[in-house]
Amino acid sequence: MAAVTDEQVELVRALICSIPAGQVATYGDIAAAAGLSNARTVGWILRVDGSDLPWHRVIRASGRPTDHLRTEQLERLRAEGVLAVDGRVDLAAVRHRFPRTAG
DNA sequence: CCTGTGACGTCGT
DNA sequence: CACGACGCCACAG
Repeated sequence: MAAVTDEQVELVRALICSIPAGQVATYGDIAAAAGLSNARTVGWILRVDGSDLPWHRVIRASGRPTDHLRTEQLERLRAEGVLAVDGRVDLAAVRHRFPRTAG
């Protein structure tokens, strides 16, 4: 019995795939949009099955990518037009808002 | 069952 | 803004 059903995982995956190029979303937003309570779960899904997802569009709430992916993240984002100042992204400008699935 | 770890977030200093 | 500490959920040993 998994606390997180496959639907949640699929939903998170779908949301991440729904992030348009040039924009990014935070773990918390994805988690909230998927109905999850903790952002860690989003990171968990990515680590388990995020190889097929545009994880580079998923960043922290601070606008900074993860340390081990810092280079990759910024590199990929830069290719999409998402410039990062001092390793930080302007969430106020590139933050993507998810459509409310539950009315 | 308990402990350790992690692609996170928020509060206090 | 940077650093430290706690809370949160899920998985592995």
